[in-house]
Amino acid sequence: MAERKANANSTQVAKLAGVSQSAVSRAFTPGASIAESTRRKVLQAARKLGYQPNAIARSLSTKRSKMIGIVIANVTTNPFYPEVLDALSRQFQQRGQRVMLFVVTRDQNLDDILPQLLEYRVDGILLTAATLSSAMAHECARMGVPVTLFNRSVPDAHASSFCCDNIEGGRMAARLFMKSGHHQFAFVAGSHDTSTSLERERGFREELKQHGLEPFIEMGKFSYQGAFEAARRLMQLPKSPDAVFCANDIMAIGVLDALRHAEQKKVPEDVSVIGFDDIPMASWPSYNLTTIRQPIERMIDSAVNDLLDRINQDTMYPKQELVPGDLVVRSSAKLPSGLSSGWVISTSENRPENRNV
Amino acid sequence: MAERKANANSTQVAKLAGVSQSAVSRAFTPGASIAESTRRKVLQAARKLGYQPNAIARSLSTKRSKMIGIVIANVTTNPFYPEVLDALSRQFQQRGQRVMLFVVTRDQNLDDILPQLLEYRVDGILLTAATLSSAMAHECARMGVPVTLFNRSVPDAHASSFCCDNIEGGRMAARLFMKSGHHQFAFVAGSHDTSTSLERERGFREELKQHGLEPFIEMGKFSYQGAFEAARRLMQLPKSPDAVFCANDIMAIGVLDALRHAEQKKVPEDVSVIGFDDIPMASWPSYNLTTIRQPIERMIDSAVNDLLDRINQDTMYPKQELVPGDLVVRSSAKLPSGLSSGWVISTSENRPENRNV
DNA sequence: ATAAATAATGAATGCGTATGCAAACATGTT
DNA sequence: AACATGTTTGCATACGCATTCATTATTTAT
Repeated sequence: MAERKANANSTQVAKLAGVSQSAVSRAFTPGASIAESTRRKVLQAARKLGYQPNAIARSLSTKRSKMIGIVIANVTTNPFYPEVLDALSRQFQQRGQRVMLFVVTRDQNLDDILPQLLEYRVDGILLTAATLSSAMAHECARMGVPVTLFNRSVPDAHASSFCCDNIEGGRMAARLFMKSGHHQFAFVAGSHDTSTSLERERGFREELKQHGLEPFIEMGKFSYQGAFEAARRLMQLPKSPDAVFCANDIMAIGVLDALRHAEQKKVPEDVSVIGFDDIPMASWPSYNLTTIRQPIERMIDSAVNDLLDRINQDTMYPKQELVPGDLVVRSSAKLPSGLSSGWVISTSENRPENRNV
Repeated sequence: MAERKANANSTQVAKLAGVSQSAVSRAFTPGASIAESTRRKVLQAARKLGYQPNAIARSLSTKRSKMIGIVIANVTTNPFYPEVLDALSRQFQQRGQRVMLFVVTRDQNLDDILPQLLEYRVDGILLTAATLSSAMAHECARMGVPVTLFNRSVPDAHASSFCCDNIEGGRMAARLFMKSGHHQFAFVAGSHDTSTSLERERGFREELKQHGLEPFIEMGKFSYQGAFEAARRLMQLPKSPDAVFCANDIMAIGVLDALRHAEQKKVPEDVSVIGFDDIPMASWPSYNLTTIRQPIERMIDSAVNDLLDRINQDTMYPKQELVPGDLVVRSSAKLPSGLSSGWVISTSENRPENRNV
């Protein structure tokens, strides 16, 4: 083990500037009581010594690390999550918080991960595409560390949760399919233990049921490959579906590719496909995917605000928020009369899509 | 500002266990000199109080934070980087290091970011898809913090660098094109200030030049959209190219989509396309992209090892390593006689591709 | 000019852990 | 029984900064 070089500390700077260590600390603390003249002296001495405040020591002293723990899964399998991570990281960065990152697999147990975050005394924890055991939720609560879930509904009243309205999203898909005269419906699920997949399925089912219809269900394992195979299985059915709703876009794209390249089906003439998320690829000309858009920016803003607010005033209660998604109409699903491709249908208003690509 | 709840500390545990604070510390330090019996007493008391060692305090005391700073760009625009991030994060995690993450834009100046990492006294810094000013390189060296670049060549002898052999990659693309009888060549660049793009271009050019040939160059801005437009411009040329090499896969895919959907070209009959990276999408049936594969895992292993080694023994010098890429032959480029789709051509051996999808 | 209020300063202490050192203890040897 | 060796233990201190409190310098009001 090599020795770490000794960097200048506040005491050395103080000595050089001819002031006390307290003064050095104040010079680097915005809003502290210090004369402009001495601040300048301090900063000059600091520059000369190449001094930089030690955030570790500050954290120990203030009992705030200014770090947020982020746990994320599916980063490589679903382009939606890199987008989420990017937005989260920027937001926190901009609001003066550093990010301690853990990339996990969907099935990985967080009970090994969260203690590592708590050990570093992160100020808050944001989980996305990952679920929280209720034991761990209690543990975090006991340590006074607020937890916010993104894109997972909450298993415990100790945590906040920010989700797209998945049930309504599933309904929207079902309604669009029915309006444009489809007959056989299918849902490609992500997994059977994820709230996103379950809720989207539930909305889809419920809406169909009101018309006496019921979808086939196939498992797509939340992956391109899994959905590709699911689509092939669906097409083997005696009454193969002409309307396939997928629990997310990456699976919808797998289904599209299977239909076109392995099953010689035309989309949307033979089969219509709807996805969920509106990842960037959904708007590529090869796919032109009709999908339910999750308003990432808005959801992230809310989630970040909630977490930071709860960090700063621990009187606040956790909150559960449901953000409505928008139906983005492109050309992977047959259009009902009166609707045209390129429109975004939201609960409040309809408007033309205006995006690059 | 809310007060952070006071968690149990080692002194309280010590009191309850009837030992000294040192003993508690030792109980949690692997390899420390402590009797098994007292360790058990301590652990029991710790459990009773819900005690967890404070990593911040430990870092202050040991002068090692056990944190690695990772700076990454292009997370949302190029699927290659989520893969890199995933692999890096897992590797460090597995080797007992936490990750402090900064997501930046390609053009963002790191001179604002690195000080934030240094402030937290990270043990090492790994930059990917980002370049290091030589002032910052010196700053890190002065603080004794080793820096490793991933996928960028090194601007300064103070940092290590791990890259794919981009020049040779460019050469491989040129050779494949020439062997299969193309006549007009083009290169879709990423940017004019990135070593990856420049080096791939250089290899491609040099190999062509040996046969008296010269490629058109178009700027694809390292994005699907940019490359889409670049392809359209290329097809407007009087002698439009029949062989397009792209600085990365995501641009190659943009080019493919433009050729097929906007220019009514057949790939590879009318135009051949080669990419770089071998992202998962490259093997999707819609694209089937011939490309130069970067051996991510091997490169990451080397980079991580190098960084951790330099953290543990600061006698070590930075290292520059060039890892050869493999030509993955699929069907977006015409095949020369004797080569068939589904083969991987590497410097040492040729073998059939064996991947899921 | 003087009292009153305000701003700026430094000394001292605490944050929670690791570790060098010397003392205490256990074990084995002669 | 005396000694040498090795293992455990606790004391005291250091890590680098923030912050309280008492003190002193400065400004403002009268």
